[in-house]
Amino acid sequence: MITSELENLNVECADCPIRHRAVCARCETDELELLEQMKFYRSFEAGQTIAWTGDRMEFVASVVSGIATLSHTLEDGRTQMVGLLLPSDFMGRPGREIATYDVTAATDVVMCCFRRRPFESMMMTTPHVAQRLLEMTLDELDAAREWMLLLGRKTAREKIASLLSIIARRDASLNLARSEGSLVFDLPLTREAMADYLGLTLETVSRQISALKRDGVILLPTKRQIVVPDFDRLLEETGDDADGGFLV
Amino acid sequence: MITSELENLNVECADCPIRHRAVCARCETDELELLEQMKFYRSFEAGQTIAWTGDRMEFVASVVSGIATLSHTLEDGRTQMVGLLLPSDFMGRPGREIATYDVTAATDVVMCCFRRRPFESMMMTTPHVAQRLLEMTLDELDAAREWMLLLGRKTAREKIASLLSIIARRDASLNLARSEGSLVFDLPLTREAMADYLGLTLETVSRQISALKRDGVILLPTKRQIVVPDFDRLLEETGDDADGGFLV
DNA sequence: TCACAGCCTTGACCGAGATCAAGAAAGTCG
DNA sequence: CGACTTTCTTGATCTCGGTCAAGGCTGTGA
Repeated sequence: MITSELENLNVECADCPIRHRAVCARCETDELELLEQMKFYRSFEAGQTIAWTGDRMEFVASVVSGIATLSHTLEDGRTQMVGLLLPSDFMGRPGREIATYDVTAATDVVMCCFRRRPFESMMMTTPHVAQRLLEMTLDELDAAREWMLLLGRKTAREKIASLLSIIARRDASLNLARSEGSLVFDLPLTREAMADYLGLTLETVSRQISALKRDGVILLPTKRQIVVPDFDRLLEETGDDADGGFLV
Repeated sequence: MITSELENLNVECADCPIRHRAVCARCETDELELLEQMKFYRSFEAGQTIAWTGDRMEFVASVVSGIATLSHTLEDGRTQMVGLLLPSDFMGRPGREIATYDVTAATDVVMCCFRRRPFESMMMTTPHVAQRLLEMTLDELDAAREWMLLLGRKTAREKIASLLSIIARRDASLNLARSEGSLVFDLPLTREAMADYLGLTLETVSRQISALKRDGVILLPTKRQIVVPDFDRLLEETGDDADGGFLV
């Protein structure tokens, strides 16, 4: 598997698949050399916990491949997912050693980890990492606020349609899986994970997916595979303005 | 009124009430001089719109006094508040000229505005503004994610208790309004604004406030004034862990 | 002082989504 | 291939919060 290869082989930043989108995107060659010295790869299996709330994290990291989730849990067990980490997304907060959410691998995940101390001091001395991190954090804040609208005001059907359109859009921008106008993609999340993301129960998620299928908005060849014959039709179901939609 | 005074009198940064908490907190004297040159004050009356989604903003700004709200609106009128701007909070995004939410003055508001172009170039050249802005943005992201938990998973009663405890906590840290163990504070928001913040209807907000009053968790001498006889009791109603609670 | 507007409360009813429960589909391991 | 687990679907029922409606409180302005 690629994961084990990566863990041994110390991939050169220059060859990194997320090089131009991650926190290191703006770095010059000399800055990359600095980063090379403080980095190491770790991989996690699907379902594995990367960090628990309250854990001391000795590193910050970029997601190289796979998907991880951030979630909050109330003491009685109710949980709410508060973020998805996709390839190139950054995990951890410079200046804070203690994790404030649970981080879980939704799929197999490879992370490019930076030892905390050297990374933090690099943040102070060279501007490019901090500038890029600010940009990424502002984008995440926008996404979080868009999600607040979804959680607070959208119906279950709109929530599902919104999630599907986000995943579809993201997949369309990376993989190019479309067959004659139809978008095709795999769901990287279980029904339960979707429920936790959308503030619903897994039963409601299942019912609404069935309803969208019944109404011809989507097809599902398998339970984890989605075909969208008409993307605009899906967008209509999200409740968003015709033009805008999500920024993610 | 103070607002009109501020608008005329160009207050010195050194005397600014939010000097040590705002985006300029880390600035040295020479950097403050730069800021003085690009800044101007504006005041807004309660209820006034500061920016509409889609507006071109020629400035970014710090809230000096008062409270402003950020909100998203769906085309059919459903609205969700996605942030509160309190004194020292920052409004606008360097590098983006177009507002992405509606900004409204909840109370009378005074803002310290910075002309966009000079501010952006200062961000590129001096690190202190960007560093502080990163820190503030990370805090806002934490707050937004905490709010996602509230919106997605809390009951109406827990939502109200959470909002009250946040306002109480914030008031306690600034004003020192407590009389023999009881916290006393004013609600800066209408029932409708609370509803928009909490993802509820104003009727539900009203009912839950009445319920908390009936149960002795709060007293309300007037409709906008809250007395909390036992803060721990209020915290129990928020659904959060006993210790933690909100970071805001 | 009265009328009006804005804000808030309360009641009656309804419905979207939660809960409880059963079983089907699909993958995994002996 | 069959037992078992995990994941997903579907049905029956319940409930929290939304919707609709009426009226109360407070302040402002004629």
